[in-house]
Amino acid sequence: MSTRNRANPLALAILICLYERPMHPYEVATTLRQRHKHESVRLNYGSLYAVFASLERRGLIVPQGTQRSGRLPERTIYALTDAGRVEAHDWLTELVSTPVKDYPEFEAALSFLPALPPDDVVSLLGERAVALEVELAEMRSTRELFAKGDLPRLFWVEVEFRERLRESELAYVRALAAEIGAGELEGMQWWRAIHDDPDGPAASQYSNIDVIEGGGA
Amino acid sequence: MSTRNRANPLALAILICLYERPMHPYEVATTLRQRHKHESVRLNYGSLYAVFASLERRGLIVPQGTQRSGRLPERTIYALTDAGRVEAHDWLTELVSTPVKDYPEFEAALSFLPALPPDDVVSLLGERAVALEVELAEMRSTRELFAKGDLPRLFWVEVEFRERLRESELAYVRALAAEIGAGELEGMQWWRAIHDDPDGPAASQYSNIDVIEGGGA
DNA sequence: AGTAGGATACTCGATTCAGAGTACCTTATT
DNA sequence: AATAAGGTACTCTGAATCGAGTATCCTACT
Repeated sequence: MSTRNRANPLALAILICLYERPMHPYEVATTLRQRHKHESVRLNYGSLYAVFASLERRGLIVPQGTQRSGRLPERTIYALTDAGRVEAHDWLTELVSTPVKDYPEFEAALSFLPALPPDDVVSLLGERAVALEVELAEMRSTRELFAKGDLPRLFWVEVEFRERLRESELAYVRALAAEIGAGELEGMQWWRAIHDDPDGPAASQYSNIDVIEGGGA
Repeated sequence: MSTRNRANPLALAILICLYERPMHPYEVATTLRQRHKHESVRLNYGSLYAVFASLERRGLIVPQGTQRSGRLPERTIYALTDAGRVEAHDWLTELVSTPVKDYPEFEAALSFLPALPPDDVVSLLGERAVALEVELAEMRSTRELFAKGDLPRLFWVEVEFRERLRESELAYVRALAAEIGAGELEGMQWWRAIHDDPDGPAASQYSNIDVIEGGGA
């Protein structure tokens, strides 16, 4: 219930897996890996057993029995409770209906951009553009594999989505690199100045100006 | 150096702040908040002092002296070392030049979509589209504020970028909702079937098929 | 049949984190 | 001058996390 408990996406993945049938932790991990969920969701298998324990504490799953193969440790099989079914449904509903603020690393990079000299930035953005093109090519071939494997689109909408986002990013990177390269970006004079002469008169001009109160509705 | 140390973006934000001049931890936090960095970077001020301590241990910053106002605890002022300057430069360079895999929450949501009934999904996507429109309107007004405040574009490229991504998301959400609503998405029959009759013959048909080996180059 | 090499199935501990908590200061009020 | 309200400057704690470690199993080769 507490939103704090919804921080770990592995927990949701587990609940949804157990929706199908009771499993033991390792089987859940294997299933998720087989279905390539780790490509769309951040899953720390390191905390697998801790997350199962926390779900049990919260009454969302119950141990159903154990099973043993060879002399490996016993495997506890867990099943979803009614509360678990409700939680999985509510969580997923919220995830689909309500946008949250994500923090893509590149957004952070952009916000610190003035700390690097403009010429360096142009070539670094060029590197990124190339890498993004390679990644997009890979994604397209993955999609072809999916299509050939007769897996209906329903099961790979997330791959399409990721592709759209990366395409937008590539377009933005190209446009920005071109603008900086052409010296057309607003603020370029100051940017050049502080990197040519770090102690020059321009150094402090903007040091405090990006203080804008309010912003947004 | 170890990539593990580059996990926390607050550390980079601190290094870049100290690039300007030595400060005490609380002053760094205040500066970052004033510059709205928390909107583009995930900054946990809860671990502020821990991160300063870790940067000092790694030799990237050094305490320069202390200062005291009233009977508040002493404030330690930290300065960047040469190693710290190098680390900040290298880290930022990597961030700009090399795309990493982010995990937007909505991508996770999409990958679990078949767990909800299709009709529900259509209306949830509709909700999301509305919320995204509101958010985009807010972002545009924030940008206008920036522009009026005479803050050069150089300092808000990250806001533009975020806007482009959200626009792509909105377009995708609308298209997907329309396709599902029209019953045109590949896999719809199966999707309808398992939600109309969870134990029916369709239930297991795809339960294992999204196992595709390889994928990507 | 014995065993080397690699994959599989967990376990453990040091580190890091988020959020709640607390003490202090400043300002406003009477 | 006393006190209340609100913000500032930290501190603490339980929980989460990552990576490294260990034990077991399977396969192939001699």
